[in-house]
Amino acid sequence: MKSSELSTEDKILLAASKIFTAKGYAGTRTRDIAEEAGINLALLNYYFRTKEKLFEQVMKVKIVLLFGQIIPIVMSEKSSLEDKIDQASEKYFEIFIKNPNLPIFVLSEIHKKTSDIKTILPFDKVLKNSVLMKQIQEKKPDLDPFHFLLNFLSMTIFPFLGKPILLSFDLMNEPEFQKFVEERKTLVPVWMKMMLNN
Amino acid sequence: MKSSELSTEDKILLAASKIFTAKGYAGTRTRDIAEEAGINLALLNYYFRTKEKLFEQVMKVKIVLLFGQIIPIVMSEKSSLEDKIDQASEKYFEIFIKNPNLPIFVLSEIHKKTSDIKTILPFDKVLKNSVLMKQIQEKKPDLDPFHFLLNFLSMTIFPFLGKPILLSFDLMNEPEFQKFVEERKTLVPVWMKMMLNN
DNA sequence: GTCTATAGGCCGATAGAC
DNA sequence: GTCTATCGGCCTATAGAC
Repeated sequence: MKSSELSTEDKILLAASKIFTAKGYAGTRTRDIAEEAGINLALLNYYFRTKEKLFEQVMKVKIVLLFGQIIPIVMSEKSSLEDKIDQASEKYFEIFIKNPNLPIFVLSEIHKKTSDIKTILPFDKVLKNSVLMKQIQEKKPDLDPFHFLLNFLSMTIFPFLGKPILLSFDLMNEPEFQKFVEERKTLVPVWMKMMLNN
Repeated sequence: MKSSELSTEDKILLAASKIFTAKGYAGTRTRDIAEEAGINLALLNYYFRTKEKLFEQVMKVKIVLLFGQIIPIVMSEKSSLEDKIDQASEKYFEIFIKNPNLPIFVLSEIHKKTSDIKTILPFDKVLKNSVLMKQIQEKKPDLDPFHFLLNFLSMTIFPFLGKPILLSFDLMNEPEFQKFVEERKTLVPVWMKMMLNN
């Protein structure tokens, strides 16, 4: 897929995604996005009007990538709780191995700009009455399902958030990190099921 | 402790800490720091020369706050592994309840600026041959100690990283979050010991 | 649609008075 | 040490030619 096959608009979006993700909103210059996209600064404004509007488009895609993909898993009537854990783990590690900067980008930008993600994705309604929540409560009534879910997200996402620290402190190098994450893909479900059965 | 009791230098540092933590390096204006400190922009430069140098001072304090406090716990020859878990959990939740933005600030700024934290705190040397690492390996030889440590840090830190998301999605409100975190202070050690004994 | 050139404002840093 | 005033540069956004 060469860049010449993409529309100008998509080239800009792709470049914006890359640079916003690396440097954050405030740290990004529209000039850099234009250069990365191989076009002129004026053209960027021709397509997206302002830096802010371009950012919102990128953010929307990232939110959906981060939270949208597991909605079908969470809502499925057919799969068991154990299957959901396996599937969600598989899915998330796949996403984060491809997009290692996705979590830190979304978390830090939401922290700074309080963009209204609820209008992008009504995740609260999906989750609160989901099949998944019922299954957790049934399996282990004495455990707040939110603790369970947070534990899952923690153990899955956190290694990617902490990656720069692990590398800076020389606790791992890049290939070791890859291996480490690959191991967790199967270990996290084991730990989660342990919490359910004890 | 009124602000008039602080030296001008400390007033600036305090203001800088607050605003850098909220908006990140790139999103912060030195004018805002000066205003927050109740002094003039010129005076800020008189004390710290540049924005960059001021930031480094703040960052150094944050790194030590985030990683320095648990070094004595990790290295103690006297305490058992179980005690270390309890103490570290207690300590970290105390730090994060007081400084909820600390983790996201440090993680996102290190991601963007690759500041050399190893020179600030030689954490790798401390950790790699620590009593804690030996105790984990002894207790559960088939488990990579790094997985264990990451799990602990994940479950402790992640709720604070995800707080803006939880609130944005209306999954919790502020008092519910406080209660949630308070619960985890005792639950995380329970889960960690579960992983050790299964 | 795409470019060059530039307006217009913001921000970090400094000069210089007190 | 602390202030006011201002410089010089950078960055977003736009005007206008092609």
